[in-house]
Amino acid sequence: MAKIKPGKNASKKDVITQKAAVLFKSKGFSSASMRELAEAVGVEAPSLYNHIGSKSELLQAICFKVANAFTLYLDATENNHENHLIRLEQIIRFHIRMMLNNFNEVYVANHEWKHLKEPYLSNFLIQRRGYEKRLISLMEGGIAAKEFKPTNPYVAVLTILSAVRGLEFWQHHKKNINNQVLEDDMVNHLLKGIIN
Amino acid sequence: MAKIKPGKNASKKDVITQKAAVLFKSKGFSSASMRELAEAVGVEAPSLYNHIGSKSELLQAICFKVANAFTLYLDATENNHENHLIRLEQIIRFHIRMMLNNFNEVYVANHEWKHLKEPYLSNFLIQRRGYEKRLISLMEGGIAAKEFKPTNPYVAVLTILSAVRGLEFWQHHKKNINNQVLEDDMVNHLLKGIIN
DNA sequence: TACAAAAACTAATATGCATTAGTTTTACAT
DNA sequence: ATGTAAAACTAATGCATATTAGTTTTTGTA
Repeated sequence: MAKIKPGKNASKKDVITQKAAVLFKSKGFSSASMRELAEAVGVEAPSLYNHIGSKSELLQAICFKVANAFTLYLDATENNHENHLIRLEQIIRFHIRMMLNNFNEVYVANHEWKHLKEPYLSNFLIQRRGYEKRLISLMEGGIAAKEFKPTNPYVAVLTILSAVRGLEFWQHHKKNINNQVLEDDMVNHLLKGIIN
Repeated sequence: MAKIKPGKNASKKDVITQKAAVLFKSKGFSSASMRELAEAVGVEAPSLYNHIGSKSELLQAICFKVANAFTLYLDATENNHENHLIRLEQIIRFHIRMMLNNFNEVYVANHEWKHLKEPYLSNFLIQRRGYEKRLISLMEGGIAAKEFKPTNPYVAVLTILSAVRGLEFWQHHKKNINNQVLEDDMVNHLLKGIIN
């Protein structure tokens, strides 16, 4: 009956993709049905196909939007020629803000990429692996410059990326903790530890 | 034709559950089919039902085995009356070892609990929440005793638990990094930071 | 060797899924 | 007002799924 109303800045496809991110996050990609998505959008399932190509395509759009955002930010920090510590801190803060501000999409990219189809799956993993490698290089540079303690750079990057990812699971506490406090405390913990 | 051969210490049900953990981890609970599980076990799908009740029951067994292991260890540390720092370090090390030694099951418990059915879903979440609260109390105690820096205890526990969970994603690098180095470096990072 | 129990098998059921085809309604520009 | 394109709808297709029922085979024991 009624058409989907595209918001001022969002096409109908964008609306569907955003609702898909919410649904994929709460049920998982495989368990989420196009019927449910259609209901969230306010339309019958087959009508979705007037705007999108397939369920898989929605997952692709979400995953690569997130991956590209991280890659672009890393590009930017590599061009600003600050020291390793400052660059690392900027990256950690960007990760935290992405988690807080683009929760559903980042969650889906982190959890559901496994269900991407080829060649998207391979491309996603290659992009991700490249990103990790660049972070490891940054860490190695910081260790060589004696800005960071001598430690296994793989483990350090893993620890940092994983800690930040964990914001996924505490979203429900958002109201109780100020975002700036959360960001600052986590950055301090990851850089300086917690022992007094 | 051939029966499933139970190993010395594993019943047939245990074999199925262990194969299920591998399958659920690699494909996700919803995408994993009983046909695939049967193939991994070496049997036709309906034959599985001679040993198990349902697909859901397999997920329940995996999730609660993991949850109970963590709860039991926390009980033990609370009875040994060490100071907060030592207890926290013990817990971190236990988490890391669980990740390294029970990879598939911990992964499934962390990622697929969402697909538990009631009342198991609620019970799992209650148990998990209780575990987190006890860790937060430990952190608060350490801060009060000035063993730890003043910081938001929620954020600190989140950071630690998440960092440790991240071992999930770097399993493929296991061969390149000695497990003891990994454990020690991660513990040091989470307690003392990386800044020189 | 024969019997009983365990565990495999085949066949069938019922359900849910993404997607396509074909048609009707809606909305906008003339 | 009217014509056109966009986007909704209904109906149908085909496939995969978990699970049950009923039967046969295997295994271990007496």
